[in-house]
Amino acid sequence: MSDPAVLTETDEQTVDMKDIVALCKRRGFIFPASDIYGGLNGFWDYGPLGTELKNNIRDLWWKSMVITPPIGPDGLPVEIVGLDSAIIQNPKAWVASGHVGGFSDPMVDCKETKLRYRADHLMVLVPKDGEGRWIAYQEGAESDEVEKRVKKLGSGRSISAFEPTPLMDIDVADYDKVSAPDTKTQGTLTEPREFNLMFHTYVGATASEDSKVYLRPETAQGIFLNYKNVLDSSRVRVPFGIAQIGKAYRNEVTPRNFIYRSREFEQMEMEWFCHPDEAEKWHEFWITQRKDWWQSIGVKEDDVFIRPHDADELAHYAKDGLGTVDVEFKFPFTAPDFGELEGIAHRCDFDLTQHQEHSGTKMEYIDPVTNERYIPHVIEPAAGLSRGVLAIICSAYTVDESRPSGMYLDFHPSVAPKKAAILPLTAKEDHVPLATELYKELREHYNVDLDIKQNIGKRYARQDEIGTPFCFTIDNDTIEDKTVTVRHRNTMKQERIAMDKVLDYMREELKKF
RNA sequence: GCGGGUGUAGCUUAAUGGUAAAGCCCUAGCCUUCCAAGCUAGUUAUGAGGGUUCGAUUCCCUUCACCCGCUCCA
Repeated sequence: MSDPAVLTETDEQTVDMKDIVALCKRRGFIFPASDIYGGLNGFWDYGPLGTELKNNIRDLWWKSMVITPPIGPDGLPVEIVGLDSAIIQNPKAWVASGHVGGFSDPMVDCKETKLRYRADHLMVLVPKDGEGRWIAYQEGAESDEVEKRVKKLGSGRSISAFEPTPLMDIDVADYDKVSAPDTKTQGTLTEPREFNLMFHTYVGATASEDSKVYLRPETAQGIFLNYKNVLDSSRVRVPFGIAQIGKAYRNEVTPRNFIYRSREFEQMEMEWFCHPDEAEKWHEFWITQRKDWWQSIGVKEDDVFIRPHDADELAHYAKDGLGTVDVEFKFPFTAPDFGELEGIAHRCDFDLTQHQEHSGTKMEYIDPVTNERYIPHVIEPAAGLSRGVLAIICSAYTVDESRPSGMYLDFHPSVAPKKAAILPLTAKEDHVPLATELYKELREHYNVDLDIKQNIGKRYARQDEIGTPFCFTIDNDTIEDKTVTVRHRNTMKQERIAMDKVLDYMREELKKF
């Protein structure tokens, strides 16, 4: 966790999520899904500008992974190939991955205390003589705490007069005898309810358990399923990576914080296959790479935090390995703490071994030089694209009371939905044809806006709100000497350049970032 | 899923058991030579469903969404 004491008050610029959500809707970044029907909890739609922003982040990730992957520790470019796997896979894949079964948690609620427990974490002391109340406690509770409860509720008997029994083994009909862990009242526990976080549907016309399939809760498994296909078809050699971007679905109990936790979201995952002895080296390598990448697209350095997972929060696949490190971002709703943006996990050989066992397909890699046979270890930088969009917007949101819009989005030009706006100073005279001419030239190279209507101040303000780095304005001087003014978003400063040099100018300016 | 809170136009705020009002925004026109200016006109709302009532945005019920706290987050 971050240390709030390190942050001074003046560092904290309080941006309210309400303002960000309102801006996103007003300017067409992000809308509630099926807005006209009142929305749907946990689902969001990306508007015209949000789609551009998301695509830009997505493309930059793909470029940094697949097109121009980084130079490895040995000075040579690393090798990563792309993949786009189906959202619905054979349900056996999710059994092997541990998502079916392990991913559904039966929960019980206490009607009196309103507390909720995992049913499989509750133990019940059942009186061996069948008399008196049954006493529930949480697995892992201190033994003297349990004894204290027995002394209080056990009618004078010692703990040996009871049989510790998992709640899951107890008939629901007997629940009225049970005192929940934080009350002495009996019968306050509800029936266990399943909270499987995977969406399911049925393949084919008839719905039956045999045809039940799941929407993927992560894109990673699609990569493991195709590990052998890729190996056999693309001449890659360990170490190498397979990258994939796509939607994933989780039926979250509580979608919260705008698009931060939604039920449909987009992931950018890369599985890096390497020799077990080299896993640590590559883990370190990718942690550094990933942090640098987020900063390269405009996430401010102070807002990013690298946090190793504590031992008790590690996922099942990471317990025996080097653990997981999160790249975290200081979201307005987590500040001064941070929230997960990307997890860089050492998954060991868990997934490939699981799929080998369940499918019967050999997942071994045979080193062509040494003939060593082994199942590669996997380092997984798994980033949230949806969360990335939110982080970029939050990071860019800059309050500036001195300008008409009251704020601007300080987007890095590489992610900005619009790289420039071309604005004729007035809608009359000869400004418009010249502006159109410039627009037609620039749109061949960049995503740019031509905006003619209303006075110039309103148009600058609008571009500030959507984070356009440059505005090129055509005025009477343009007609005479073919020059335009450049207005810079962050400084509002203006300079004058030749109209036929605008494209070169943009190229030079964008290089500076 | 539990508890609490909030739902009136794109935004901010009014009002009412009996025609829902305004400012900003937006759109069109005029005017404008650089930062939401001015003039004119215009579009847009009681989250949804049901009940009580002659009549409900207002009272009641249900539901949905959002916010906060639990819980959950492989």
